[in-house]
Amino acid sequence: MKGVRALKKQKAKRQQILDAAVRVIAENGYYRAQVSRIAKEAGVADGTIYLYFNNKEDLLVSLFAETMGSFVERIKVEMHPCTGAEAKLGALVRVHLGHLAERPHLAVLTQLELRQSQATLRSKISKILEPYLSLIEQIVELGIEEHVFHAEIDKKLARQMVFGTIDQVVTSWVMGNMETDLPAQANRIQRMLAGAFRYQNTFV
Amino acid sequence: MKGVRALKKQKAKRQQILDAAVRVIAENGYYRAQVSRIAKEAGVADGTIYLYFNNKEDLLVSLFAETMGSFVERIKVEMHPCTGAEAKLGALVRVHLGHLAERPHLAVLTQLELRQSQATLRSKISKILEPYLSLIEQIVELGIEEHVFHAEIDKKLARQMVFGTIDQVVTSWVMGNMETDLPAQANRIQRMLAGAFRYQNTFV
Amino acid sequence: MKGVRALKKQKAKRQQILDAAVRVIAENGYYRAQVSRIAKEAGVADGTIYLYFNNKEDLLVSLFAETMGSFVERIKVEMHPCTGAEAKLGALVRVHLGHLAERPHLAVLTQLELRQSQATLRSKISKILEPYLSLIEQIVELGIEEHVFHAEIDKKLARQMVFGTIDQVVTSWVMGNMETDLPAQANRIQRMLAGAFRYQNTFV
Amino acid sequence: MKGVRALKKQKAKRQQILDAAVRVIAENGYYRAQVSRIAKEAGVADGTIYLYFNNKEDLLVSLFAETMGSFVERIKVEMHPCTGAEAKLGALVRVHLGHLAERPHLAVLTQLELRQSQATLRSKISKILEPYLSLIEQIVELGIEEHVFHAEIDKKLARQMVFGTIDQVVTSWVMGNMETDLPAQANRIQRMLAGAFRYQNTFV
DNA sequence: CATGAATGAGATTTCATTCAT
DNA sequence: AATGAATGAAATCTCATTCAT
Repeated sequence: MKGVRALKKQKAKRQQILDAAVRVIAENGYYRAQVSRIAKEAGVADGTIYLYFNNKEDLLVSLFAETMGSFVERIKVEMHPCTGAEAKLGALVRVHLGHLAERPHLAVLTQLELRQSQATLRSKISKILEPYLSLIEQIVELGIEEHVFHAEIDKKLARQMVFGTIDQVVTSWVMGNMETDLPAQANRIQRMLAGAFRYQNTFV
Repeated sequence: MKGVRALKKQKAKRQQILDAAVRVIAENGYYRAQVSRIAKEAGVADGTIYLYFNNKEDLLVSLFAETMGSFVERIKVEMHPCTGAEAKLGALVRVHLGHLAERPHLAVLTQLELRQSQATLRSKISKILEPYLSLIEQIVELGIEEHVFHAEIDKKLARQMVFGTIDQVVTSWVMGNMETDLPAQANRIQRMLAGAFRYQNTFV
Repeated sequence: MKGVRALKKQKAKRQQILDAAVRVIAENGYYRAQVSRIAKEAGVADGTIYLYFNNKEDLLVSLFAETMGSFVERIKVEMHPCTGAEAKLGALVRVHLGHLAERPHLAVLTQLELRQSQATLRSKISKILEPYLSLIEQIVELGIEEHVFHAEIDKKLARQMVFGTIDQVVTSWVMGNMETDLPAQANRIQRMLAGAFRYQNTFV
Repeated sequence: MKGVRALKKQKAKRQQILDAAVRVIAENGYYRAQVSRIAKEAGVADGTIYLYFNNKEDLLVSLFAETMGSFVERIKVEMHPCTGAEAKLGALVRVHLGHLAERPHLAVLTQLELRQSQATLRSKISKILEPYLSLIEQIVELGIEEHVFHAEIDKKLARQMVFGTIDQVVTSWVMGNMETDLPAQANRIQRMLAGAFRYQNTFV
């Protein structure tokens, strides 16, 4: 029978592989990241990877699924005590930037490798991203209920603006070799986004 | 001596290859796009591609450089008659969406394949994108001069918000198989963006 | 000290593995039959197989050796009460077809997998087949002594004809997915074979 | 445009690969024959093989199809001038043995590798073998028409006996390292087979 | 200029076998 | 004696690039 320690060990090995994969894929891109390189980096044999993942694509998808899972979880936790749509939006921006600033490899992954033109991969990735995007939508809805955001805001468009802006800021940061202070931008971004959703005032 | 017709012919062949490359890469992604497939689609021999481009990477980079060139040119032309930063911003959004809506393959390319984690490619692509991004920055500067946008707006951030938002809207459209009316969104986006840059009012 | 029960158990496990191997190899062929699959089918761990057999090849060879052993034994028993070469030949054909008809997996093994071009395997398999072939030769010799078969029959050739014919009939049956009634052919085959060995009469 | 010489060259390369494949597969068996080894033996690069064949299985099947084609052709030619079923049967046996005696590698292939338990391969091989088997059947039918063979002979069984016997004789020869004179057996085999099909006389 | 057959390094994946538990 | 996770060598197949024609 499998003991508790054995189970822990197994879990650890799976995590080792995922960690190594983040690093290697971030450095080389998905296609250029060799499975054998990931194995070496993880300190396991090539074949061991296939005990935990069906194939290379499955490794990438699992990677996203698990990292996004804890990412969304963390945002939810930090958003919870904030009251009001604007404060919640601020928390989301802050955590998003902070989380990736602490994990540069993950940032490369989400900003660059998440974009896959291969149809099968793309649809799987979309599904993983969904919980995060719906989080944004909930904030917008709350803002509308609170009469802080304009009622006729297109929710889907708002979601795209929030995600697109943060995304682009992070991408710039990644491409600029991560030399600036990313979380420091959070406040300004939040204010600009909130401004966008209140834009109608300016037409009065 | 090389006649005019011969020169035209040569140019035509180069363009044929680029056009074929856009299609094939859009359908399969850069790594999965085979040079031989591009050659076939262009109606030339595999080896011919290497008479016009150094290698596959050079083909991709040239593709971006030339398509972005005419893209930026078109935006400049359409922006010129517009007066005021907001109008110019509106023109930029409109042309950006319109241009890609007419060229779905190009959209896939810029939205998905542009994102390369391979360092050498990434820096080359960044350089190509620069003229477009500086166009946005000029609009923001103009807006500030005109006292339409807040003076303390972070120009780089503003640029990232504009690009990021449009980019995300287009990506969603591409990933949703281009079924919605992309240019129809232009107005709403422009208003949201303008709102963001006037955000300070709301703090009064 | 090892008890009787323990010994039985051990024997049982070895037999379990052999039985599983017959099934798995018959379904996939020797090379495509995975050791881990055989282990699973036998209800033992992969490593356990190596406690009973040196390696995969040894497993295959042991399989043949043991199944052929009981096969030859059964033929001898059924042939014993028959008097005369023709009757004995009839018994051999009947038992051969009957035995395999009852054991389709074994039939696949002997008809298809027995044929190995790998030299080391081939010679081992030849040796295992020998007792069966010599059984045929004894019948032919008896027939000649009894003046039922022609004295100048080439014994080796006769042996090849008997074995080759039965073999081909079984192979056809296996390849045709075992849909016909195999033992029903026994009589006709026996008569044709007997006819072949009496062929000289027809030249009179 | 492809010239005659170029075409010839191409054909030659394909044949080189097939010839090398016969040798390598005969020595190692299909599964143990590495594509890279076949390539080296043929004096081409590994990838070149895939310009002429879809995959390893296709190479094996093509091999059988083309060699069996010329084999059947040769038998037909040599059988044609012979009159009477017995003479034709003699020609078939003679050519079959002669052809393989001259091509030991091919003999290994047809006798050993032809037997594949992999279902997809097996059915393809069956189809290739069909013309040869129907040749035998035609002879048996002719013999019955000529009243040389018994009318109630089972044609399918007769076919299996002819093929099985020759097959087993060749297999023995191959396994005995081809040290005996194979074609020398032709006459005796033919007489035994003819005897088998006339077996009814002996019951009068 | 143009061709496209040929190249061969390199990638993913499989699986017989081992060995610490 | 038994386990089964881990190993890593080896195999097939792909495809960017070259070069003789």
